[in-house]
Amino acid sequence: MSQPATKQRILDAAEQLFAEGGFHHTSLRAITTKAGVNLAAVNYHFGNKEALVEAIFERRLCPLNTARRQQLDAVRDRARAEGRAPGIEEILRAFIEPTLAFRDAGPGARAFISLVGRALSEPDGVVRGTFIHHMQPLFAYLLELTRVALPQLSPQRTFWRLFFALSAIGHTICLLDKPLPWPPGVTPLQDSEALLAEILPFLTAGMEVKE
Amino acid sequence: MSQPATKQRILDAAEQLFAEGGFHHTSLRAITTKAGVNLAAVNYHFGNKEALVEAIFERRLCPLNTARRQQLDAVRDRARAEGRAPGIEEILRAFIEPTLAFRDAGPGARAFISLVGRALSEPDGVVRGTFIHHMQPLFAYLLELTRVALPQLSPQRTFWRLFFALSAIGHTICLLDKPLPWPPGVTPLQDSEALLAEILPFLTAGMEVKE
DNA sequence: AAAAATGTAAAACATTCGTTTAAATCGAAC
DNA sequence: GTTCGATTTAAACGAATGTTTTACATTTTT
Repeated sequence: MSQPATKQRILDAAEQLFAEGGFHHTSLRAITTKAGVNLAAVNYHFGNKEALVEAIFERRLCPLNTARRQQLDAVRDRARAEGRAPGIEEILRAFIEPTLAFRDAGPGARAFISLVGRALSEPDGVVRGTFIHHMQPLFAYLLELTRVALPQLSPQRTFWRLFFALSAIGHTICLLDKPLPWPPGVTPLQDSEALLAEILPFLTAGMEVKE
Repeated sequence: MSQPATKQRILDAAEQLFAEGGFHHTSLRAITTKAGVNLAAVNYHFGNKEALVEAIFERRLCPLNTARRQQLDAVRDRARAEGRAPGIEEILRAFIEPTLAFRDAGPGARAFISLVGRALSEPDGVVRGTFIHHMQPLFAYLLELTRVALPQLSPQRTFWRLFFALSAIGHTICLLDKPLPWPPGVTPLQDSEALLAEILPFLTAGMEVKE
């Protein structure tokens, strides 16, 4: 058990427990017990509980947003090479696809998605602030591309439509794993392809509608 | 100070504090202090903290969902009287308008909206279960009307589009009052009319799109 | 008016929390 | 083999939590 093993084990355990039980409701004792490390290890390696939360977000959100940004770069470059404006559907897809791939990567990532779902509505200032800090530049990039894709819309309208779209995406992805009272005949969307096929036309139509 | 004053003062104080600080992070001492009642009053009148949460949801959510149901009834009856299927836009409007009117009713209702925004993603089983229990019948009614309005869609597809739409509505309304890093030139949607005018065309187009 | 029920008050209950301390253990460099 | 820094361990700390208890006040009933 070398040095990084402890930190990583704490991050893994905390990620899962935070996803299941929330931030305040999950104690350091539960985390360190699940991780198989000493109680004081969190304070030693991270300083305090809040810093642990930040570390969890940094570990997952930075790679995910890097992947999203690369996809958006690819969309922009492809449109530029073909001398056309990017399409709103490929823009949205560039945001969603890395998210679903990330979700399919493993149970840890899947637990992190639950965390993200709570981050924006979380009353805790640290959680909320950390999340916004990581998402804001990416959202700005997304908005910039969307304005090029839909130049006929006013900036205000473009912003709010993108806001609606991201709300639907975020809320849906976060609730995918939660048990819900599905009506008879309705099944959870199994794979990422099925979800993409359902939500992309819905959002694209909403973004493009003439009014 | 008669009998019901204490219960109501507790509900008001708890509602506001829960909205600001979450369920677990808000202590009974903070609630009773703000309400100007004794600490033991919560346990005496409600039994325990969880029952207080349920009481808060019942007080607000039942009247709100009654109003929503009445609006949906009106849409159904109007369409029936005119010998046509209800339109998806008026169905969505029948759900959103009472929500916005409720939100405009006062600061207590506005605080409650923040609570609702957290209810679905809340890890706490009591909060989540209480919310789902109140919303499920209304959602079933909404889904039934939507299937009449959009008969060309498969039940599965209708469900998921309605899910997307309600996700966008819920997430948007819950974040209306929260401070966000608005891009330059973008202003928060001031009144309910402006929000309705923005989101209804977006959702209607998404619900109706041919594929 | 007496008695019973209902609501309020202050205090203490046992637990749990995040954090700190101080000693013990480990690993590598010299 | 010793030394020194890094890490782990066990124990304790003070503070805060939900809940209960006991006594007191108030209202309602008989």
